[in-house]
Amino acid sequence: MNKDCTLVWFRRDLRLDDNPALRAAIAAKTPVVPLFIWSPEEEGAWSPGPASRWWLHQSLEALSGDLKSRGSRLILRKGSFLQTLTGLLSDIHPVRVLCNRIVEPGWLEIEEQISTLLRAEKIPIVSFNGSLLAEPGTLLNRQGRPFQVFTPFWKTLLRVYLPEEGWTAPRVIPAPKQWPDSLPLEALALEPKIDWAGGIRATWTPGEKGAHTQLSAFIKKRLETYPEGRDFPAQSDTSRLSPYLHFGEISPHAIWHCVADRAAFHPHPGLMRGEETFLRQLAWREFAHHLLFHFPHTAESPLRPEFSSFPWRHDPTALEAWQKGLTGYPIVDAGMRELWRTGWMHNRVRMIAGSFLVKDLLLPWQKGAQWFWHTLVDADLANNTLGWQWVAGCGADAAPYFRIFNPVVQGQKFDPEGVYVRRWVPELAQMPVAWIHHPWDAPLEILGRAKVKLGISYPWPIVEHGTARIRALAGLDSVKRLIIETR
DNA sequence: TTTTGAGTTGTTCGA
DNA sequence: GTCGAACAACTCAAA
Repeated sequence: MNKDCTLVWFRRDLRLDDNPALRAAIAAKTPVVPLFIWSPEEEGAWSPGPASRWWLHQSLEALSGDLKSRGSRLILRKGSFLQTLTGLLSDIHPVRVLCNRIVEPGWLEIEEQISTLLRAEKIPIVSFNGSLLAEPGTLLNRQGRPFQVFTPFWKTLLRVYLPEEGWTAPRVIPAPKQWPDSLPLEALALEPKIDWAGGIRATWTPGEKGAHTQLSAFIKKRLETYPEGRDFPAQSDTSRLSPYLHFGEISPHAIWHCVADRAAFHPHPGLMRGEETFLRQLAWREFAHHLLFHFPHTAESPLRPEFSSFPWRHDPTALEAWQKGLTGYPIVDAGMRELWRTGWMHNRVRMIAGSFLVKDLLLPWQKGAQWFWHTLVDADLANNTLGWQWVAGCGADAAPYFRIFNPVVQGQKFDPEGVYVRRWVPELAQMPVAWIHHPWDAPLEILGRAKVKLGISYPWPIVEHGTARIRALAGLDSVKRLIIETR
């Protein structure tokens, strides 16, 4: 039975179009068995968090539906990758296993083990690059070393990257004579037992179709104003493609293609402004993955080793206030609540909230990274790591240590009318614009009219920014001294 | 080879 | 009120 089929192991590539593994399977002209294995234990500390699991559930449902409409199915299994695959091999005897690579330290190890196992069974496993514009390891500076500064990385990417022709999955995907058993999606228990996902559900449409709808709408309506608009969290000028990209529901090639096409840009003479700004963002994702590939320890520890001895504080109460959006700084709290409710936070606010945790509260960036991992639908190890190390100043191309965001100034600059704050911090909804980003300075009479009782309906600031800033600079001074001593 | 200048995302201070 | 300087150290490529 099924002696000549091709097993396509879906993981972080939950799409049919522009999927190199599926493409190769179709080209082999054999029946295709699409498979997904859920094994969170083996993914270790970085197995998907609750918000990501919710997203994954919807995405598997969508992928399953897309496969069905093409006469195929998605086989779902649960358990260790090795055992599940072994079990399946005796069942369907595929002639080859195809998948798309996940360039993350843990996954590369898993792939090694699987490869060894399959080699013993004389079944070739072939993996493809389906998630990155350029293969990690291929973009190096003149010394043959990985880039640690973004701009030279970007220039090199522009020079070497050729947009690939898109590939569309066929109407019918050849099915095996007999399908192996599959678990129902519910058996993976990806959705929360208590339904807290209402806000997320209302915000997102996971799946390949959702990704393309999102991309088209973004290109049509937002790309032109993107360079400025992307910084204002009350506006919807960002692409919101991050969760789709993380789960491979759309490929970066497809995005590049659509955006660059619009700029009539082939190969790479002048991009239009919006296009260039946006593709640079896509390249930041690329940069993050390449860095994690070259420096796999950075998901846990700082790239700049002198930061290992940074005098971080231990303060569970402050951490909890930050997580719940009760720091007393409206823009920070708005961001943290948007995150909790929708599984996503605007990028500008991620920087402000991140800076606040690390510099104002002096709590380790890893705590922030873990919380984001837990709550983001777009949680991505490479992007999360780069972002947090950037904001903490301990990574590649890091923010200078003296760049400490002032949450009031940032709020006034990027949410000038307080629309974003009012949306997510309703207890401040009636505060006049003049005080919305620093209610503690407002006269009692104003507070009273806005029905704000500081310390009761909305917290006093948990730290005073000016003092906290000086404390952070002092902490960073100790790192600086360490650099000088070890030189 | 050495030097030079620029580098995603900022703030504060003092003239 | 506005503006420039200062706030490190290091990476990378162009000159």
